Amino acid sequence: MKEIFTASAEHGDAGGPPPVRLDTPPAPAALAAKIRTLAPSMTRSMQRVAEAVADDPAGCAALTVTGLAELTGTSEATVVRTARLLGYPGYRDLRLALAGLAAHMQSGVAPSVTADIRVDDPIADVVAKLAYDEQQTLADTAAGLDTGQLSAAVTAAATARRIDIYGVGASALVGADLAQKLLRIGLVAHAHADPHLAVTGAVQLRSGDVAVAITHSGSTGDVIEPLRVAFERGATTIAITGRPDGPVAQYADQVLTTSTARETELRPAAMSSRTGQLLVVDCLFIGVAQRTYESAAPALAASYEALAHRHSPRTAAVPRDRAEPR
Amino acid sequence: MKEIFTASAEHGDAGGPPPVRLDTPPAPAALAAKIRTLAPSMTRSMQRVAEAVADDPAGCAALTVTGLAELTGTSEATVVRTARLLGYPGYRDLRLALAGLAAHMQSGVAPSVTADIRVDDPIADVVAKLAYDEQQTLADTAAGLDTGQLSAAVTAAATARRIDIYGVGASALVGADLAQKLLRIGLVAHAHADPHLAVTGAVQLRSGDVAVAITHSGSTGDVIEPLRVAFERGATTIAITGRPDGPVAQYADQVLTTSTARETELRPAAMSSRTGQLLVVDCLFIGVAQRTYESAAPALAASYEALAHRHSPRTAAVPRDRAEPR
DNA sequence: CAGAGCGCCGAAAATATCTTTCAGGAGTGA
DNA sequence: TCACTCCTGAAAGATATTTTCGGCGCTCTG
Repeated sequence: MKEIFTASAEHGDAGGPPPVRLDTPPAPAALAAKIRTLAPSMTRSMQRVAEAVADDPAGCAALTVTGLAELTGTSEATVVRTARLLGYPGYRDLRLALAGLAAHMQSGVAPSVTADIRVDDPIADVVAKLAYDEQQTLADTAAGLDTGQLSAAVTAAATARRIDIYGVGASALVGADLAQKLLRIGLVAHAHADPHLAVTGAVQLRSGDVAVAITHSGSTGDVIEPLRVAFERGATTIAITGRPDGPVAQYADQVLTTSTARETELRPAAMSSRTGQLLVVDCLFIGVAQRTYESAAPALAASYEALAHRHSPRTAAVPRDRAEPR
Repeated sequence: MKEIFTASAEHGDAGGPPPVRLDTPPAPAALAAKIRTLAPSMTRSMQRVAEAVADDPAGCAALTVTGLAELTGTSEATVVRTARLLGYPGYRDLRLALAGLAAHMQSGVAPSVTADIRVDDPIADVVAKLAYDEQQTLADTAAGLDTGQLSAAVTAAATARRIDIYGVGASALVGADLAQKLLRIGLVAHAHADPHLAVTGAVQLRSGDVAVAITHSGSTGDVIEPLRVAFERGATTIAITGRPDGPVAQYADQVLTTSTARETELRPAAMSSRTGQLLVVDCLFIGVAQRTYESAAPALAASYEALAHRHSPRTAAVPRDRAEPR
């Protein structure tokens, strides 16, 4: 039955629908993240199973297929299907991973910081919880990142004639960050926040150029549209998204997945997605800088020099006046 | 089948010899030690099994009873007997424990991630190191943040008539992020990247307003200048900086310190500082959202609703065309 | 040295668990 | 309303685990 794996992954696209998706190797500890990432694309029953698993990995590891099926009010078949979706060959392997995860968590942190942020949390708790959440997001994103895709994206970007970046809302800032960095090492990069201008720019792209779309939801039309245009013009297209199965992936040669952190009322998804996106963007940048080291290193040094005079030379603490508030 | 457990333990002594020994609860991670302790009392075949398990927990966790039996040149029955001796109900449970142990050991840090990123690092290492560095930065920043100052900053911002934010370069994006979030909960916030306009705006401030300066170096003149103006006009001034003793602190009522991560050639300080700055900004935002919860919650919900239609509704994977690159 | 007793050992049966198949049914779009 | 798609669980089928049971080698004794 192992053959299913390679067969479907290799060329299972030709005939019927690919029977299973095993896009990623069995996740080690990034399971919770993977569940959150994939949950939206699951059916109701599967979501129930996934939720139970994410809720109590240790408890579920102690259950058989039948037990978990009963617990979640579903059938064995659904449990197995869920395990498959999460990237394991079957339930048995999911269960092993769960045991590993449980062991991992047990040695973990104070339970208080893992809780949601609440309206009446003291500020110290907010700091601790936010820091923990973002650390978690980083770990999950790093674990879930497909280095093959990343590598391909780096290669494309390093040799690109021109790099266009699309992102709106919070993702626009991530895009600007990437553009800023790439510019610093002498590449031709531009971040578009305006969808119209983005499309206008995309039309100019051709083979050898690179287009990057950043969207957490994976379904932001304003970002997908320019990427589609770039894709059709023959540019190498890269998507940075939390939904690798979303519409944006249709037009992406490389999909870089960011982890979706637990979202709460005070901390909407759009906010927590930023951390993961920035990590991916940083990885992309460092990768490109490595490939173009000969030119990148001096460029970085030069930009640093150029800014030095903008920093005042450690002025002593001088007396300072202030208008008294009436 | 579970009944065997209790039955034999309770009163299986009367007739024949107790069939199994279950003196201890399933071992957590002290498995290797347990094996060494029990090894002398094992038979030859069982010792071979135990040795294999102790040698390579991860590898054994991947094997079925039959597999492990073959590997050790013994039979399934012996493997099960060994599992029993080690305190587990059966092989299945030993296997789960093994998986946990493996996960535990693996998490025992890779030493390489603490090293600097090098030009010839493979991409997987880059991802690991970057993630690790950023996690470190988060932890350090959270630990070093003065909650008193933060609390004061939150209070000022929550009640401010208007909030102006100054930042240039990479910090400009952080400032924009903060402004974007505050706007979302109905506050009047504006991020200035242009130093001239920043000063122009700062002149308008007065007591009851808030000015935020973001600069990693703490000595960016373009950012200090507007903050100074705001300070002198009587506004409450906040500095987010990696150098709490730098010039910017002179004009700041509250100083929020970000951690300075190790910087390397490929990863300039300006790049790593962003992570800490964003954490501080997030804390500030959440704090403000808590204080203004009555108005913030509906505002957040409203902005979410308003954007919903911008996301295409899970379109199916449609065929897609692309111009062949010549 | 021969024989009996003891207990380890593994093959195979019995059981539990996991996986696959298949047909019914809910929801959706025309 | 109808046709269609895709989700869902029951049950059959395949694997894995556990138990049973008889063989074999060892040791101890006469």
